[in-house]
Amino acid sequence: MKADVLRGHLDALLLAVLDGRKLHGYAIIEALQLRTDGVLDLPTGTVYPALRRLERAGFLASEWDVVSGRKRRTYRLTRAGQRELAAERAGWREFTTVIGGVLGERP
Amino acid sequence: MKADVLRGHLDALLLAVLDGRKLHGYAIIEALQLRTDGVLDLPTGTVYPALRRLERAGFLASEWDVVSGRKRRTYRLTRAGQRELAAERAGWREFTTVIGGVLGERP
DNA sequence: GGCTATACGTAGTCACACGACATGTAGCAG
DNA sequence: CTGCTACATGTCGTGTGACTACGTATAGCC
Repeated sequence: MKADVLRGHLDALLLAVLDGRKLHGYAIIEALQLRTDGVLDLPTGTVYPALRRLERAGFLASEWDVVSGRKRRTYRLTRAGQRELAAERAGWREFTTVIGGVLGERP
Repeated sequence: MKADVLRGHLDALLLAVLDGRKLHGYAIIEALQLRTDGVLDLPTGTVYPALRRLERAGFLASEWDVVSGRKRRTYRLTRAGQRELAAERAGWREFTTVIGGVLGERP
């Protein structure tokens, strides 16, 4: 996939993958790979800063787990995050409608 | 529409709006407004540099017209531009499938 | 002891859309 | 004949944000 086409859509992806479940950063990357048949392979340098940003914004909450000696920071959606996800989904629909409309039609 | 979500999709829009017709910069902006019911209102500082970039890349060709005393630079797709447009359309389909798949499903 | 997978994180870079600005003509209202 | 608006093209600087390349550390296997 072309570089930085998902500029502006990363937040939506992260919120969506956390919808209804708690995951830590590494698992989020794996979950996105699974859901997209390996097409989306986000680097840690993309995901971790984004998660912290979303937490600062109040859309995510995190807590430390220690599982089999490994510490991992588990994220979950806050209520504001749920609302934000709904807004992101709506924004995505509008975005695809608009761009798809231009790309699909012939003059 | 949220800021710079169309990062990486601008080229596709410009090529698509020029598919099958010749237009000058200002008319391109108006055509995109029309097609999107005013949602897409690209500033000149976005469109003009992009057109020149696409021309440098060989996807567009331009020539000067003078219509009722006004000079305007008219752009048209080259053959390479046609191929690039097809590739952009394919890329768009993949992109929407991947992102839409993540956003649409529930775990 | 070395290797791989798991796991988190930071710092710097770079592409690119955008805002602000500069320039000039046509045509109309007053 | 003076503003003002619409038309039309362009440049420059800025900011954002995903990415590359690092650095760190543990578990488990060979």
